[in-house]
Formats: sequence, C-alpha cells, structure tokens
Amino acid sequence: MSEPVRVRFCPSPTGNPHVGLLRTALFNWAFARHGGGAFVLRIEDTDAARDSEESYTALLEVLRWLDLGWDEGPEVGGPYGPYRQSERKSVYEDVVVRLVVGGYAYDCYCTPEEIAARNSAAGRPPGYDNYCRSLSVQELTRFSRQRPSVLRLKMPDRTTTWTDLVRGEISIAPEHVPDYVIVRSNGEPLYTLVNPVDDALMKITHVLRGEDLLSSTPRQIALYEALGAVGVTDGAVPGFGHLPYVVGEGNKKLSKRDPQASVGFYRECGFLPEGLLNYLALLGWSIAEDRDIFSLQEMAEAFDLRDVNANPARFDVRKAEAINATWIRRLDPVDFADRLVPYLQATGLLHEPSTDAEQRLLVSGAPLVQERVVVLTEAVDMLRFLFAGDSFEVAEESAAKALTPAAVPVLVSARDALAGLADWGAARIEAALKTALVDDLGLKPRVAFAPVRVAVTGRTVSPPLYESIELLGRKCTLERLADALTRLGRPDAVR
RNA sequence: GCCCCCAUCGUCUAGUGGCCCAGGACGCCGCCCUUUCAAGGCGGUAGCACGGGUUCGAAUCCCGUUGGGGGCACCA
Repeated sequence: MSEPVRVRFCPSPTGNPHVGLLRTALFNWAFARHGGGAFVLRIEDTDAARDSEESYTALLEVLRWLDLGWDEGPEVGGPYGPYRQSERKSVYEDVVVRLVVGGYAYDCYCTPEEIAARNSAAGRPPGYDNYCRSLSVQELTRFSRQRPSVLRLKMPDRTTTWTDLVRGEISIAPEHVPDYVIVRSNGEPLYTLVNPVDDALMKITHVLRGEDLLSSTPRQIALYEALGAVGVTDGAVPGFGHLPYVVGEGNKKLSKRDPQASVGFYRECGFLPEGLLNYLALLGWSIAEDRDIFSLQEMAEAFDLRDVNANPARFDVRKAEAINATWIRRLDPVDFADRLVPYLQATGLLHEPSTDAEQRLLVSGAPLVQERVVVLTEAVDMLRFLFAGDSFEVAEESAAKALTPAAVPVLVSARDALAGLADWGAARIEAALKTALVDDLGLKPRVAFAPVRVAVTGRTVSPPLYESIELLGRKCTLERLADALTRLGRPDAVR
C-alpha cells in the first residue's frame, strides 16, 4: 500500500490573494480530494516586514468563500501544528543547530557588494561564489569578531535531476545553484529553510506549486537530503510538480498589485464561487474533450496530474463570465435570490436584516433577471428600480436615449392606459400597453416600449417590462411615468 | 549575461504516430426567436511558430532556430 497523499497550500500573507494563487490552491485541493489524502494549509509568515494580519484574514476568507476546506491548518489544527510559521521558531532553531553541527551549513560574512565585485572581477554571472565555504581559520576568527553573518546551506557538487509531476525529467547542473542563505543575519529563518523543513516535518508527499519555484527545486532537494542525514527526518523527498502560470494581459505574470487579478475583485463583481472555481480549473487542466462545466466535486473525482498542462494560461475575463453565467442559471431561483442579498445590502437597497416585504419582492423579482445576467452585481442593477423607493433615479444615459420629446405622447398614453386598469397583472398590463401604444398610436413595439421601460425601471436594459410593472405596483408605476413627463418639461400632460 | 520552462484557432483547450485536410468552449459574425437587453436554437470565421530529421505514415518522437515566460535576494 502506498503512503497517503498529503499536499499543502502555503501562501504568505502579503497583499491580496490573486487568481493564480487560488488556482494553485484549487489544484492541490483537487489532488488531495481525488486521492483521499490530506489538504494542509500552512501560513508562511516569516517576513515580518511584509506580512499583515489583514492579508492573513483575507486568505482564509477567500478559501472559505470558495469552499476549499483544509484538513489541517490554522483554526482547525492537526497533528503537525502549529501551522503558522511565525509560531514555529523553536522548530527551526533546532534544525539549524543540527545542520551546522552536521556540516551542512556554514556562516557567511560576505556583503552583497563584495560578492558582486568578485563576480565582475572574475567575469562571472551574478550569484554567490561559495567564498565563505572554505574560509581559513584566521579569516574565520577575524570575520566572526567584526561582521554579522548569514547561514548558508552547502550545495552538493552534482547535477540534480527529478521527474517533475507535470513536466517530466528536469536536470540542473551544480554551477547554477550556489550555496544559499537559510538564516538571516538577525537570526530569523528564511523561506528557503522553513518551507522544505515544514514540508518534510508535515510529511508532505507532493509539492504542487507555481512554475516560478522550478529552478529552486535543487535547493529544496539538497535540504531534504541534509535533513535526512542529520536525523531530522527519514530523508524522504516529496514529488514536485510545477504548475504553469496564470498570466494577464500581455502574457505578464499576474501581480498582487493588479486589482484585476484579485479574487476579492471577482467576488465583489458578483462572481459565484462555483463559477470562478470552474473557470480557474480550466486554466491548465481539462476534464474532458467537449466539456467545461463541472462542479468542485466532479473535479475532485476526475482530477489527475497527468492531465495538467505545462504551458501558461491567460486569464480571460470574458470566458470566466460565460462560465459564471451558466452557473447562475443553474441556481435554484430561491438560492439565486439569497445570493443577491449581500450585494443588495452592500448598495443599501436592502435592510440588514432584510424585511419580509423585501424578501417577498426579491423572490418575485430575482427570477426575472436570473437568465439575463452574468454576474450578481448586474442583477442588482436590474433590480434596483424595485427597491429604490424614493431614491429612484433614471440613468442619464438611458434617459438621453429614450426620454426625448417624442416620448411625451407615448408616456401620456401609457399612463392613461395603465391608470384605467382594473386588474394589475402582467397579462393585462401587456394588453393595455399594446393596445394604447402599438394599435392606437401606431408605433413599432421597440419604439413604443423604450420610453416606458426607462421611465419605470430607469434603464434601457431591465427585466421583462410587464412583469416589472406588475411587481412595482400601480401607484409607483404611475408616479414614475408622471415624473418622466415632468422631467421632459411637460408636467401639464398628466391629467 | 547564464540557467530553466513553454509553444495547436484572438483566448482556454482536446489530441500521447494512422480514427485529424485537427474536436470542444469563450469571443466574433450571420440567421431564427423577440416589447429593450439578454438568454436559447441554428450556422459560420479562425490554429498545429519555422527548418531539418526519424517513420510506410507526425500536431504527436528527435535536433536546431525563432518567439514567449521565469529564475539567478538576508521576498515568498
């Protein structure tokens, strides 16, 4: 029996979590779920100058929103905790001592300037020259009294080769990976140390991470081996798989500073977690030849590293929206209405908590727009006229198009026809308006209904007109028609 | 500069030597439907970067070129 799969997602809490980061989390999650393994969340907060609690909170919040649950990690604990590296200092101190005693790491006193100077004098490319690896006793004693030092890991003098889980065999020669710093001069451990140490200690079996870490893999493998040699672990080395980048416009790597890359941005736009996740899954992986809509569970069932692509994928908002739109349409109408609530509240259209009357109106109105939006905020805009009350306003752009002087007779007729209606139902409203505007006024439907739509809903794009008018109610509808005439300078046209 | 990765429609991809004069999706275009905008239905547009091999046969294997990306931190 093979060992149980254990994977991890180990973000550093800096800046806003972006879509590329979450795609990595998703693939790790799916791989763990597929194999019945564990998905570990570890926070790599070893850089006090950059890390922030806000970012940490945002990270957990985004994972929860996307429903990417972790089996071990912050808040849930686990057998290998703690799961925030800032709380694991003593673990690293012990490891460091062993590495030094075992001869796998050494103090380095070089300044960056000295290294650069030596390299340029020798005509070498940038990078450490392992100078302090072979310091004389005299130099050692002199430097250790005068200078601060960092700790470097001694790289073995041989080519590192591994079979990358997504790219196949990769080899890197020793001259391209110099001894590297694992502890800062202030004594703080670096990512280069703590990441592999924790992976080893937490018994991670498969490391799935971004392509940017590919060329540092030999360093991690060397550290794993050293860890085994000094008795910290049994020397096992996990499998490595390097996921392709998610890139933005111009094929540039996504940056945490780009707002269009932030997961929070898509949430605010009104993406469904199901939709965003489904789209992210498509970036570097495919479930079948002719299928691109599937759930998280379906992904977990089908996920196989062999189907992961090695080439970078461009984040295409249009396609993400299309995927999201089909997820919106798949929602049960009541569920759809529920998902709208926080967005409606955020724009002040609904009370917190919402009233029963608001809930009823929402449940009636939401199905009218469910089929015609791609993101939730679009639905909010379309439904605004129902909840706006006295703060209702006609969008300027729409008014310019439809509320022209030619609209005056249309609005007058519409108002008269509706005012006389005994039964305020969509079917009767439709009949009345068609008779008054199309038959009597002889207007083309598209010409006839545009002014009414804009006057009543405030926009040229709205839910179906008759149902909208029914839901709005007689009083409010007639008022808005009158208001539109006033706006056109013809309040007198209203009888 | 050195090293590494990548290369199928505009974009995401299927394709693991014959089923491919390359399939799906998004986008785009057209038509149908139609009270706006959508949605839906139908149809269309568009691609194996280039050059050499290997093979009876290559999008698929090998080499090279070109192009793109990444790494070479006391960031992660």
